[in-house]
Amino acid sequence: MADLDEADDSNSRADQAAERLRRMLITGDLVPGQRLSETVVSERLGVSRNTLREAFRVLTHERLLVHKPHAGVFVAVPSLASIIDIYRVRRLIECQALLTAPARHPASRRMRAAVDSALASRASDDWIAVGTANMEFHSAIVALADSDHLDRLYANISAELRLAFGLLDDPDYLHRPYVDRNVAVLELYLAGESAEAAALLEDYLLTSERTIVAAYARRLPA
Amino acid sequence: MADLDEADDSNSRADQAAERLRRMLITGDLVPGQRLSETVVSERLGVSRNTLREAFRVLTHERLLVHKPHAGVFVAVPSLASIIDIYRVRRLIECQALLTAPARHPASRRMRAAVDSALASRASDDWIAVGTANMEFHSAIVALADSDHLDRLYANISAELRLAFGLLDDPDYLHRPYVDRNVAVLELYLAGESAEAAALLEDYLLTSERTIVAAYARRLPA
DNA sequence: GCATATTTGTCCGTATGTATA
DNA sequence: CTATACATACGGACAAATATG
Repeated sequence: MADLDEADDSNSRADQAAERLRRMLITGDLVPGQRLSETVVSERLGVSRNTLREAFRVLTHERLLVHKPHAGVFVAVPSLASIIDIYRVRRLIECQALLTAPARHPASRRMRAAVDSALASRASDDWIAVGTANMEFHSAIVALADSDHLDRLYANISAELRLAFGLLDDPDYLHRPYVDRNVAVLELYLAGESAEAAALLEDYLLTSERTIVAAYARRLPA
Repeated sequence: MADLDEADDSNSRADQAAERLRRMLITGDLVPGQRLSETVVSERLGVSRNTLREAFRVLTHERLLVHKPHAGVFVAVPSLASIIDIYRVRRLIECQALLTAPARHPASRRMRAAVDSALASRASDDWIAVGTANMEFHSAIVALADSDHLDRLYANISAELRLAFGLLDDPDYLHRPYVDRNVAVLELYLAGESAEAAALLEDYLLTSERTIVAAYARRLPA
């Protein structure tokens, strides 16, 4: 046979459609709560309805879409409980990964590259680039745990969180204060002070959660 | 509107088909590596090919099936790396959940019920019931973290692990030694000795992993 | 190594039931 | 409350690719 398993997003039309929808979701091209008609989306993406339904299945499984029986699929609206849950998971996984990571793990290079990118983007006031660099930094932290399952979980969580960010305006102040903290976390880890790095990261995530929750409550008083 | 969102496994035929396949997978009715023909499975489940393909998408996304383009879907054969990864995730999540759980968490009732069930099943030498009770015990531990995301991740991991167990014969000795350990872990947690409970659980998971890995290497020398 | 047969990938048409205007 | 629109599910069809002899 001599096959190597999987590049999971293969070149099937359903996978392509799912990937395109995923991009539209995290870039805010599709807004939370919006209904996605099978016919119009299938025509828009140039795939059949059957193929689109396969894509809908996986995105629903990723919690990016919600499925109301006989009423269609809608872009998920992240609940406050879901946001709190996400931060709970982030604290548990990221801090533990940082705490128990061996020194000079390959993923530390990704962390370094991410903070460098964030610093450069901040210098040019490109806040959305800062945001993606920040997310890459945290993804690299998770990679310290050397676990495919955790990497995949974190990818899902990140996408869901970006959906929540889409509910807020002014996404810049969601990332601005944390660039310097990322630098500090990285330096502590590289210096072998894992415990201090993890403690700083936990405090970091707690304040970040507070900021988001407050902004969320401000936007949606209902 | 007055809708409440989601029971995720709705009553759609695709979800029903996925659930039936999921059961066949964890009960060993479908063996790892086996190819699943679209036509024969769709006839067997009484659904159309298009509907079955939606179910395949979901199960593939859960890593229970693997998809080879233009060659069909196969029951996943858990790799040694995957098993090691699963135990890494279990140690990280379960120990942390146990360590940081508040006293008298509602899920502790589930833990108690699971150990009682395991003890009863062991008394009657029903080892598969012991196995399911053990899994329920660990699932309850994860529930201590109060996180939907972690609960879902753990459900996936459990199913994947059962697939790996299917590769081994004599599944009894995989669960027999751990019933008493579960009791000890529960008692320590209920006594407020979370740190000791977590330490015992970690050692527990490490020896369990060693056992499985050894059995796995013994069965499949290739 | 090559030709063939089987299976997947994808689409369309259609019938039925459900939710919404 | 009726009617329309849409999701749900099915079966058939064809092209492309893989697997088999």
